[in-house]
Amino acid sequence: MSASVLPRPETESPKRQAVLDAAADLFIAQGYGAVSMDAIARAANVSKATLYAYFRSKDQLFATIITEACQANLDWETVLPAHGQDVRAALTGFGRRMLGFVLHGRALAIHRVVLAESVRFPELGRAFYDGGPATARTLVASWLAEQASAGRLRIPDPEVAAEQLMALLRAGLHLRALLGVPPAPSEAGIDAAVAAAVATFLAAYGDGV
Amino acid sequence: MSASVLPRPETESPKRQAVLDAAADLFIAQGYGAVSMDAIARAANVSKATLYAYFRSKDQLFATIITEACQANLDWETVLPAHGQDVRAALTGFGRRMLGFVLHGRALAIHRVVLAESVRFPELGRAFYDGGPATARTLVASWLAEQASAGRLRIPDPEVAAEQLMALLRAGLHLRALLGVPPAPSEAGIDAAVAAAVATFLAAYGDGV
DNA sequence: GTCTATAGAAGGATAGAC
DNA sequence: GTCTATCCTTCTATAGAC
Repeated sequence: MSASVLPRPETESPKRQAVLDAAADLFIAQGYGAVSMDAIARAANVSKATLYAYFRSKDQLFATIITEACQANLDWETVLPAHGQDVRAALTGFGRRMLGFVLHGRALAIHRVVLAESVRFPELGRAFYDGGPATARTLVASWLAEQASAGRLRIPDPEVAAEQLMALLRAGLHLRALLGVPPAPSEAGIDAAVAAAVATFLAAYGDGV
Repeated sequence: MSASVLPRPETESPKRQAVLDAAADLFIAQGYGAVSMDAIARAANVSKATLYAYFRSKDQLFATIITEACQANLDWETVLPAHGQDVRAALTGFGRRMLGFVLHGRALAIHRVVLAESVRFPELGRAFYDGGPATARTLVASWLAEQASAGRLRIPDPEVAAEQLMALLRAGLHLRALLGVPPAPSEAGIDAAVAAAVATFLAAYGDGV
């Protein structure tokens, strides 16, 4: 359909991939404004002309990189609570995996960059939200609904409960990590935060466990 | 004490104030990278030389502006729950006031800018956290402790409970607003979010209300 | 496709007159 | 203190050779 002048994205070009990799690392680590096309070309070991042969502009390269980074963020299925388990244990496992993901360096960096540029690139806010929090909420909500059907939880509104569960898990830890306010999150800190969040969630939604 | 070459910050200079005002609006709205010293000078109706007479560099001007914006953020005392009130009503009022603040345009913009630049300017992350979330948490925690002493709530750890209360209030609304994902927060949406948060909080920490 | 070289604009910061 | 004018660097993007 599209007779674009640019090479097809599907084409496996090593140079193109090198540009994507280098640009992703730089943009995610330093943001849009702090990274120049020179720096990207240098890091990818190509000339700027080659870079511009594959990508129309800095804006387009940035949007491409970040949009993809938002989608390839995580396989949420592996993070979700298990099914045949004690509810508290299942929630605790989910909480640990979720925090282990959202508190790690690259996820934090993507989060920062998307927030920073969501005004100038509104589609990035959308891509991040849909590929991350929204997907997670939907999956968690349906898991909670199952548990409610099985009589193990009392959940009036699974979407709201899912949002609240994830909010409780993030609580203060996530913001501090995003801002770089010490102490850096540790395994022990994560476990404590998860335990507190799960305790509160079950006190509100548990079926008298 | 300081025999600085720069004019004293305390000195009431109209030009200096004009620069501060213009720079604050621009930096907060567009971030560090998207704003040039030319643009600031133009918006403040001064020359660049004057601008540099008051501020050593773009970095210093930016840090000054954002640090101050973080401190002058809010008078939390007026947002805190009232004392002689029904607990649910007090929490609901607090929730509405808190969300009314953190969801409004300027607060969101500051939040975005600080997150974006907290890597390059770590002191900003600290200033924001201390002047905002940390202060709020401490005040809320002491209010919760009072209520617990009065037998109206059961709070094992007031700091944790305060963090959880604020997390429940923000839940999904805050992130969506930061990312610019529609729908924009409305009065009705805020009220619903507050009601859901307070219900969950009281289910977990209430004394059988 | 890929490079070197460069155009053309904009950026941060300063010199020197008043 | 304040301005105009300018320096030097860096930036995005492209032209032209191979």
